[in-house]
Amino acid sequence: MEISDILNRIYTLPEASQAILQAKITDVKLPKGTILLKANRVEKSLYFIKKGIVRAYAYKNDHEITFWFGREGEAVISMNSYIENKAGYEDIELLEDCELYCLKREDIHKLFEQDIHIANWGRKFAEQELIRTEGRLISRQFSTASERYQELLRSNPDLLQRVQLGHIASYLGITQVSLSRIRSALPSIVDHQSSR
Amino acid sequence: MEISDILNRIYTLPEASQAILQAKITDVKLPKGTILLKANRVEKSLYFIKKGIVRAYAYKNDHEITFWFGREGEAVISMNSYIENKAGYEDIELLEDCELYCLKREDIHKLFEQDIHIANWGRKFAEQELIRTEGRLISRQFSTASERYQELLRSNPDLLQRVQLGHIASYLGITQVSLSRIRSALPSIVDHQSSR
DNA sequence: CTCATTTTTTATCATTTGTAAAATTATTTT
DNA sequence: AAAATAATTTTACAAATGATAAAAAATGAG
Repeated sequence: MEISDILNRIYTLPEASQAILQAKITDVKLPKGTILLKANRVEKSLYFIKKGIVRAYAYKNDHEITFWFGREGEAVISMNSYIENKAGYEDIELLEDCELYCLKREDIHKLFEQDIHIANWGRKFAEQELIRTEGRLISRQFSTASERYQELLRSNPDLLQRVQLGHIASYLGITQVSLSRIRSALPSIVDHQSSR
Repeated sequence: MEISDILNRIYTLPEASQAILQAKITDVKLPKGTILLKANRVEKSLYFIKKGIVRAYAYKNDHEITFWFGREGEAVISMNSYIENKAGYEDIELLEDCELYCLKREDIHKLFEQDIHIANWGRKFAEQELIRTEGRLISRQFSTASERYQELLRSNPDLLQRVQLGHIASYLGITQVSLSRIRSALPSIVDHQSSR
């Protein structure tokens, strides 16, 4: 997935602004298992995923809880770092070998002050993250774990082939044992028995 | 709470931009019980709360689920309407007689294209809503209902005097019976037995 | 392929949460 | 103040989820 597609999907920039923004972006390849962003650290960069899948997690009494998956086209950021320039609470781990686009927080923030189109790009970027985050919150409040599991499969059919069930269970807010029960109770029409 | 305070708390605007933005804002007083925003409707306006408290809710199998409380200084918006110009899924009800500041979506969006400071104000506005929404999601995933109840009381000590427990239980994602059990299990040091 | 390791499932029991109905308390109306 | 209504708590029972341990299955290294 090309960086121009990722940027323009958020908000279509005039050529000139697009060039200015893209000039600040560099390519990075990193292997599976890398901790891209670390908790309790002010992160200086944000990333967009060209290829690969990642997860954000934090700790609750010694065990990890995954609260976000990011994949091709999505932004990898510590909200606290990006928005408030403060230390974040999450680790972000690459679950596959990844190709990423890197952008420094400082650079993008300077551009926000200089270019109204980029400022509006930044606005739409935050707004879209907001819509998604609210959607996740609502889903969690209105749907059962089983419903959310099915919805997750529907919207990300390849997730099961790419991510361990333990991480998915944690993301859904249940134990792995509980997810296993949910899966066995589901009609086998749902594709969740596939190769793994 | 004055509109200039509310706007500047989000992002400090230069005098000129502030005047342009405030010129688009009108005052509204509406009584308790008013449904300010309605589900399945593209809302044309957003509001800021000068005085009063409101809740957002939607339906799940015939019963209401409250998923947000808004109070003095906060913005009342349908995210779907404001961001995507689409119908929202929530009703927003005034839980007290309210004084509000009203701003038309169309007006603010025109200003986003014309004034870089207002565009950055819009960016910060979305970013702050995003930080808060992510915080609520994380809280829901990492903390028990009891912990979240105590945190809610701590950060909003007057909530119990202003909002019914049934709405709070629904907001916490539990039944009113379950909240009642939580309350009775809590040390009475916590101020939740007060006048009601 | 075989062995070692990791991941997933199954089983059991304890705990929590939900549902429904009744009892209590608070608020509003007359 | 009394009655009516609304809100909250309590109780009893059912259903769902968690914790733990162990078995089964899948994956990866040599």
